[in-house]
Amino acid sequence: MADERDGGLAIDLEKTYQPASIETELYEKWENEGKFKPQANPERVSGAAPFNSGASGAEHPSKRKAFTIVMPPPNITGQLHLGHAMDVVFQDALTRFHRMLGDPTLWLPGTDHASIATEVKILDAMREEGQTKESLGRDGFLERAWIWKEQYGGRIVRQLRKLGASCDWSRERFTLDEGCSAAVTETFVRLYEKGLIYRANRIINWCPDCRTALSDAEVEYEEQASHLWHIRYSGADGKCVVVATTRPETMLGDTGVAVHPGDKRYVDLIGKTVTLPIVNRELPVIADEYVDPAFGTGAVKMTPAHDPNDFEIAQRHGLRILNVMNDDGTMNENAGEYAGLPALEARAKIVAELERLGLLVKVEPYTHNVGGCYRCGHTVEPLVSDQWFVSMKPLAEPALEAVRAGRTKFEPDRFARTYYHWMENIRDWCVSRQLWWGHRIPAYYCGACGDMTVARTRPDACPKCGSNALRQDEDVLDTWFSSALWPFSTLGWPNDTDDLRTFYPTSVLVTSYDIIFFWVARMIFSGIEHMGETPFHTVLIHGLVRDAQGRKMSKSAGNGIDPLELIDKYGADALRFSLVMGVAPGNDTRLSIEKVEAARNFANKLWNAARFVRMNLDGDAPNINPERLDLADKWILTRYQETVRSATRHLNEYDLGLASQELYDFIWNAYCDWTIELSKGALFGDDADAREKARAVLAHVLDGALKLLHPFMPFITEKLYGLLPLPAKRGMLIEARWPEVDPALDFPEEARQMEGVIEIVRAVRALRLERSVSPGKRARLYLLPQPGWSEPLRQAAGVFERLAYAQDVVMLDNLDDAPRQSAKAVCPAADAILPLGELLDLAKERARLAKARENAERELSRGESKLANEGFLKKAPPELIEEERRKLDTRRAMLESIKAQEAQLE
RNA sequence: GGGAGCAUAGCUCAGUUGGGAGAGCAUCUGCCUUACAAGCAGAGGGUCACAGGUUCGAGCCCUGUUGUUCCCACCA
Repeated sequence: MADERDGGLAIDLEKTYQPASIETELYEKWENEGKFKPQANPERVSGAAPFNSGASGAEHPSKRKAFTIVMPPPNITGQLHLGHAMDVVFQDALTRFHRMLGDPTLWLPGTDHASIATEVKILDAMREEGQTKESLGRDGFLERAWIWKEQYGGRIVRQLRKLGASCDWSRERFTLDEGCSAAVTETFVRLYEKGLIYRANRIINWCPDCRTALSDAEVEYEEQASHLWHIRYSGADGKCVVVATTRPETMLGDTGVAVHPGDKRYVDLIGKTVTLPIVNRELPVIADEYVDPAFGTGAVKMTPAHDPNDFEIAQRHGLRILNVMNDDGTMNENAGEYAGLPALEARAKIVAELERLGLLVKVEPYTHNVGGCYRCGHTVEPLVSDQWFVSMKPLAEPALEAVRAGRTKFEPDRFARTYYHWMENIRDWCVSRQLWWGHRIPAYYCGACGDMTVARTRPDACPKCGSNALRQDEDVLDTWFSSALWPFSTLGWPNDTDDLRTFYPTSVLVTSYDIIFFWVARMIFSGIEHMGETPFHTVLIHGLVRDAQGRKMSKSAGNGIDPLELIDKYGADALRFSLVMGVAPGNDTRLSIEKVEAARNFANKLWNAARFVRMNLDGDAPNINPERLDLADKWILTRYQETVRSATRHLNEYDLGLASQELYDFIWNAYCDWTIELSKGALFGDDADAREKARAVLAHVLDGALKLLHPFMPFITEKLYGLLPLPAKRGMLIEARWPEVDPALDFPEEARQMEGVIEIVRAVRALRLERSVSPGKRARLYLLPQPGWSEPLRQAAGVFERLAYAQDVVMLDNLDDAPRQSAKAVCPAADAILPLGELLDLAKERARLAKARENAERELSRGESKLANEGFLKKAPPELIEEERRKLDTRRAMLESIKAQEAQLE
């Protein structure tokens, strides 16, 4: 690679962009020089640089609001996948954008201990080592777990660096570190003291494989084909009921039968009993509105210990709760002869027995939803157990209000509906887990008097009886309990810190829609409850990354693309760009190799454009002198202003898809295809002034383009910025200022004229190609300008010579002055005429003109009817009407030209 | 059962205050033109799912229909 310091013609850059070495080197430089740390804002906090020492805050404007993003912490067990990559691109682009705007900007990274997910993985590893939780014991297990964390915890963090994530690693946090743990304990105790956390014996979701309770959100339902078994329960006097069930084995835990109070079929059974087959237990028949008389037989067996609905009905009627299952999903001692059997085996035996007894009335095929554990997929058993719960209603209310009032906005806002629906129907949150890897619940039980104490630190003695036989609750908290505190626990809470005062509430929370319930909703109510303020003003939701066929990527399906491989092959910038360009907010996107290649090609295009500019800068970049600019210069400068405006707007509106798309178009289709090509005339010519001017324009626009593109493609833009002798350059691009619109370089009228020129150039190119004129062959170009166009076209003579293969340009006043045997194209600005007599096919020429005429006539009549429409004239905006009139004039003129040419052809 | 998204060129998708349909890839034609063949120039290709409505004007707003994807929900 060339020496950066020695700019100028002598140095050759690689012909194709080679990202690999450049990216690592630049990232280290950014990080080592502290570029990711927030720059102090002197007006906001008194005293010198309060966020970190060594930050040079003086250059930044005062009174800018801090811009903060907390990174959704990836699981320490995790490997980087494209979902992370998408997340990182959004966050990094916004972070870099705001940093360049001059906001004190903090992107705070960290990782999640991921209680259940990690414990599952550690257990797998232990199994291979021949160990179990029991053999290691709690302390031994935790020791093993921390070793695991040290081993793998850094992996994903290193991978995030490869993507170019410009987060402040000096503030990196871990949900199980000391500070976050203190926040968890503080939260738990406060909620307990307010009566918002309680312990109760309730029906919960139990994963027999992970052997822990789960919250409702952690259960994933899937439709399964099964059966509906109809079983006869006999009563006294020869009466009987038939109940229908999807889980016959749970009948061993039946403690009643319910019917609808108004159901005539069963009215005289209410209050009586029926006999539970096999077990021969008497079951009371109760009446409850819940029962739907139209479904099944209208009679429902009550199994309160193993069905949430039955549990609620049992509560209302005082039915006994009889647990017939063990923690591991086998039947327990209450199941009599079936004890010890896995549920499904017990089911088969019970069904067989019922059949033998003649009590199985019928079996119907039936599909229903079965819940599975979101981590291991094992079927979840509802069962009754002692657990800790967070009382949700009081917390949900203000959290709903905050979003309704717009203190937190979802982007796109349709996701607020998802949030409302969940929050409005929320049930209490089961937060205790029968796991070891996590935050242990700060509740202590007295071995002497049985009293329970909840405290920030372990009490020395039981506050009630003074005994020191205290035992801490064995359970840990749901991993999402600590995630919920992330926006403030990471900033130092419960301590009152500078960071907390400066960066809370944070600005934007970026995540995908599949995590709104687990995390976003819980952060919002936690932030309001503990900080008094919603934790972020915007929730930016993006979609999922799917494969080229639209399938969800997963390891098991084998269709997952490894982002690290893509980075190695195409570069981080290409991957980043391919994940955002043209993606609509909140929508899923498909990633294919072709897309990444297209982005890589774009990076290469930019690389070569910069290479060209650098070769022609001679080690300096002159400033623009507005006096000397020609039509084409004014056009590109104006297009550039437009790009600055719209890229800035789209970034402010979080629409990275549109912003990146526009930058792509501007750089490739405007700057490279027109400006660079045109600049060659001046650069290689003899006019020193023209050369100087071309350099100034090239440098000015490239400088801006690199800045605008930097949030999306940080590496290549930084590298090129370093290589180019650009005007007013100081330091690295990462700390450069975001471009602003410069009214002195805005030329809408000339830009419009240049568009007319471009149309002529395109038409001439098409005319030539149509006739297979060899590109090397130059020809005189005759132009018959429409009124008002002769001066701009005269000025653009160089453009035609350079890009339309014109030997020279001759302006005509009259079509009759044009050579007879010639090809003609009618453009809005002028008729373009090429003397290609010997190559002319008259029939083709006529056909072409006829087509053009039809087209022009159709357009003309459309415009005329529009302008004849009174409603349009009355209600349309005046500037639109004006434009319509202008277009009409143009079309009339073009039609005249076409007719004249046709006449001449005859 | 409730809610949401999507339906636009062969493919993947853009298109927000409603004002003459766009990109990338693919296809076809011609080019190694002194930054780039990961490139350049050009061409073809679309009743914007369907049916109504609002409006001077609808891909965009409203209603309904069809297809498709996803989320939520305790009907045994």
